[in-house]
Amino acid sequence: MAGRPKIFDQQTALEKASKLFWDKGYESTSLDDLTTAMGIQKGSFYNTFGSKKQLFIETIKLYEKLSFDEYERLLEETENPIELIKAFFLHCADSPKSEHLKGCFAGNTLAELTGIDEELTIDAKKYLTGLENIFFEQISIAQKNKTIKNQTEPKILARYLLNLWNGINITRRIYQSNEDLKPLIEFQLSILN
Amino acid sequence: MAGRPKIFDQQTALEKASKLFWDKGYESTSLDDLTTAMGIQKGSFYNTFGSKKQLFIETIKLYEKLSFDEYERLLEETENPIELIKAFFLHCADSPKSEHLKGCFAGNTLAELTGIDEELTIDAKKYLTGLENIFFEQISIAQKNKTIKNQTEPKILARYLLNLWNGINITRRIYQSNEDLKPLIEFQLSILN
DNA sequence: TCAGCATTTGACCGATTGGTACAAAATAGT
DNA sequence: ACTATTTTGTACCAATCGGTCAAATGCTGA
Repeated sequence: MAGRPKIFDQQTALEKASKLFWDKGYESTSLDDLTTAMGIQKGSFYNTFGSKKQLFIETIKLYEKLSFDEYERLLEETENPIELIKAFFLHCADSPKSEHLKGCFAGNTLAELTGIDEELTIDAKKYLTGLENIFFEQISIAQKNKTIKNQTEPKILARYLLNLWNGINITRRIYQSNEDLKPLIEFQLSILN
Repeated sequence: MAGRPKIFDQQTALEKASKLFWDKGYESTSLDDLTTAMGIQKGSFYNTFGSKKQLFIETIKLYEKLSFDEYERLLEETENPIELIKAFFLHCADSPKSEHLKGCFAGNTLAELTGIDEELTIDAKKYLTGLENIFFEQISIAQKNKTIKNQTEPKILARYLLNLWNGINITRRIYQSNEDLKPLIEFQLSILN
């Protein structure tokens, strides 16, 4: 029963890996990159995480969990969810350059790995449809609340916001200044009014 | 004083390479993949194209040229450019699955290589800002023509369409059916009316 | 105290990566 | 026919890729 204890924190190592994959994508991140960033050796790596592929899947799931936990926390705090959604997008315009370059982990994964490795894109799709679902629910409520006037089907509006998210994470790689991004996002959000 | 003649057509080989890079991205496409698809040997490859990186840049430039030539041809044919832009986007909804999986070569490149190799993203950015410029010019004309009512600054509308393009090429990897894509695109385009 | 066991370490693996070297081959001009 | 010039095919390269393995290590329960 119970042998040598783990010398590293599994969760912390996973977070390090997640950040690296988010920054560099799947193919451009080598095992050397990973083990260095995670501060562990190859043996521990494979003993704990199985393979590069498995680890990648775990990192996307972590990204999903962290993001959605945060959304839920914020949704509970605010009494006007539509304002929260607007703030979520407008926040992009104020982000530092490093955030623009990273984009969305899930979107990046779809762009890089669709048609290359379907397994690795499954959770990326789950993340984005999950995000769409959050939009859908909040829009549905807000339409009944009359906190928004636009009575377009919430399904369409939610998908519109998903598409805004997917787009802005490419567009922000071209245009990184607040002056460029803010008017675009404000215009896109004005449709919700 | 010309020596041995080239046994392959350089342009055709470049087109083959372009398709492969578009399908698989930069990192996932190996030299073996390339030379096989192009039907040439390594010697010819390096003699003609210099390096994988140089070839990639050439393929993006080719993608840009082919696309823009096509746009210009269509723009000359039609007398209602706004309808052309709408058709351009609505065409996405009808595309076969393979098109959905490929997305936009330039967008893919930004998603994969921003922060990894800036050199390789330069022409991808040029393509997308070029596309935005086409939108800008046609919208400006259409506003004066009154073929569109919306009098929002053409700069904003053009960027909105660029963002639609960037977004739809991620979104279509999640939703591939016409029933999913068409209502979204129609809704997004209704803003131009 | 020590058997039992999971973890760590780092050497090692074959395969593949992008790229080079060079001799053979094929042309054009003299 | 010969030379200069270019392309072609292939053997070869070091480096890196993701992954394996066995011995050393450090803990727990008996």
